[in-house]
Amino acid sequence: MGRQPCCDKLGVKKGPWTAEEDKKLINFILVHGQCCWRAVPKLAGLRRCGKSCRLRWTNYLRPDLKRGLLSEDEEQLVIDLHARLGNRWSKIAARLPGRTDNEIKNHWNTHVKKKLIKMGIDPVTHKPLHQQVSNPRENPFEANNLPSFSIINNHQETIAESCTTSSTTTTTYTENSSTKVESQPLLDSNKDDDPLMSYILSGSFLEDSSWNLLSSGDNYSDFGVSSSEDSSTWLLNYKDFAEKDFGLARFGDTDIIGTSLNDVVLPDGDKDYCT
DNA sequence: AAAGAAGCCAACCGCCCTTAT
DNA sequence: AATAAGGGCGGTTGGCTTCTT
Repeated sequence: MGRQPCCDKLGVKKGPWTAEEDKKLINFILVHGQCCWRAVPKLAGLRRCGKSCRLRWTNYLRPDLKRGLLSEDEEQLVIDLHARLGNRWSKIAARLPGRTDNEIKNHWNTHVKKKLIKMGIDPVTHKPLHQQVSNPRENPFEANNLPSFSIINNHQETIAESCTTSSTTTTTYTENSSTKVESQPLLDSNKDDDPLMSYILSGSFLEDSSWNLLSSGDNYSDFGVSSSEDSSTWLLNYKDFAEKDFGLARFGDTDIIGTSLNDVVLPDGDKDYCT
């Protein structure tokens, strides 16, 4: 009944990853691609939970990740997206090529939050702190005249006016009506029922040039490594990363990444995991 | 130079939805 | 249909680094 357990908790290592562990994980994924994470620790010779391997890969080892602080443009985009999506970091990260949800979440909590508060803006509601209670009908973005929210202003009519970011039921005042609207949280798990989410996640959102999400020439399809992607594509992307960060030479040869690929041996019974 | 405070971020935790059996 | 694991996600934590006194 059901599936086999992800990993036996006994003997599973926790805490920071060592260079050796990273090497093993990279080595394994380079050879076999991203397959069933449950099988990865065993096959790669790691005493880690599959979940831990997945996180390590997606948040740190992935070759297409950008490094360093978010640029001003990226930060601006995060703020704009957060105003619409709330704390749905994975959705926000999907719009920022090379950035992870964890990275964006951390950046938000450590930098952006404080910045917005300093500017007198509630980082949760994106409304001016001093106006939230006293004058809820006033357009918060016009009131502040903040460049940060120019994009939001332009689209207030385009998207549902009940756009809020609170995780609880929220009270929204529309611009043309004093009617108080009790709306369900935007963070409804079923995005198909959410017209705002549908719009944001639709192609038309990206095609709407006035959002100015990315400069011309950027390609969203470049982001991420789908499981179905030809492994050779991202394998090539890995070249610089592997050489710079791990001092790994002769990328592309049979003998890559320090230890020989022959070190990764798939038991017959386990080969089915990675098809 | 040392100690404590604050900042930062990688990694873990736990929940929820999906999917395999 | 029921059950249980897989996978994804957001929230939180803990330890390392940097700053301040």
